[in-house]
Amino acid sequence: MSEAARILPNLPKIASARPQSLPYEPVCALFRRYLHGSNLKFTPERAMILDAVLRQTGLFEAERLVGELQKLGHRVSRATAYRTLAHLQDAGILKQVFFDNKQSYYEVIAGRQTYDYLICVATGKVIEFSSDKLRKLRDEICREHGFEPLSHQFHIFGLSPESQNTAQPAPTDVERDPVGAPTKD
Amino acid sequence: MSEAARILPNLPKIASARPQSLPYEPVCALFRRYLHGSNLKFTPERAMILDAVLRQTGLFEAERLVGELQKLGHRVSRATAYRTLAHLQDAGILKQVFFDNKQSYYEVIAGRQTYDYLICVATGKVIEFSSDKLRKLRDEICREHGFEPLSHQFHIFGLSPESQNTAQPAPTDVERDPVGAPTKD
DNA sequence: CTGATTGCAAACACTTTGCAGCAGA
DNA sequence: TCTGCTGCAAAGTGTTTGCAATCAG
Repeated sequence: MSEAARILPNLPKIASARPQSLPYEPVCALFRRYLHGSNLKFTPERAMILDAVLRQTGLFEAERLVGELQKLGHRVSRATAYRTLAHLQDAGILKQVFFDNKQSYYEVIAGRQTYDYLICVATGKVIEFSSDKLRKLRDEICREHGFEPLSHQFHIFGLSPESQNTAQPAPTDVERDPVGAPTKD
Repeated sequence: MSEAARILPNLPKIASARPQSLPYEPVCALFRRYLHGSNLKFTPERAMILDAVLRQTGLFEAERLVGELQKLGHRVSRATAYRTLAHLQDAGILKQVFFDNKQSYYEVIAGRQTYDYLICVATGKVIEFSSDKLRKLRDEICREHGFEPLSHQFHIFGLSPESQNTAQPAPTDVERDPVGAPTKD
């Protein structure tokens, strides 16, 4: 039970307020340019995967991608999917996101702003948000350290509004050491 | 090569400015209180693991913990280490951190402020920092979403001062699509 | 005493990789 | 034609789990 607070429950249901999908053309052109510049080839498999990727709203996992492609009757192996996801990252189209130690999640970043996430440890629900203040703070922190930022990940784990109703922490879960608890943070 | 920008190189070398170690007594008491309250037992193995955990500075992996314990002649199985790490999280003593899809990292949070990280994608070096502004911004964002924050993770991936000298991006790495690149972020 | 704990080894799940045949450019 | 690409199945690896013996309270 208390496990829920530690490990993110399975596939997150993303609450997305972002545009449904992105125009395929420009991103595809970007990908082809990247492939060409790296002596790689633009194959039907890669095209299908990019297509499926752009159809995603919010975070998604490799598994979902493969599943959707198979459902469409397309025959793409896991290996190719993973290999292509890597290329898409190098091309600056995708960003890999780490929420848990089970699997990687991916987020499309090409041509759109990036998002950060609020993760409900009770329900596993993931809420996206985008904050300019955060980006500014990030740059400020980097400046202080002479660091050149390339990307970032900001995950807030907590309780969503819905899950807060259901009483305190949890029924069967013994009181979470109310005393001496670390500075909640 | 460009992989370096995607996957965090092995075990990070933490640049830590935090106090070397934490007094064992109070944290141990906290742990015992938690165990007692959950009908769990305080065993020698758990004591040794907690001890090793508190000896860590900055982030560490399960592997390192087991290694250090064995080096000290203590006989603790991986299974027990992982099981205890889970309990330590539930007790609010540890926080699990996700940097990559290879393994989990852990950070002691009991009685100290938490940290966030700057990760150099070129060298794998990890620099800790702590920011009140970030905590405030986090709370502000949560308030806007009716979310109750429990913990967070903020990772900034980029280039450390040292790695910036060595020319542009990388020698063999073809130009990273200068055109149409996503809003670096 | 009794239920929780431990170590071991097997199981797991996501991801990566070797290889032989296939196919962009 | 010359590389790079694909699928498959096997290998990898961090983490979890079943189980019988052991131990804390």
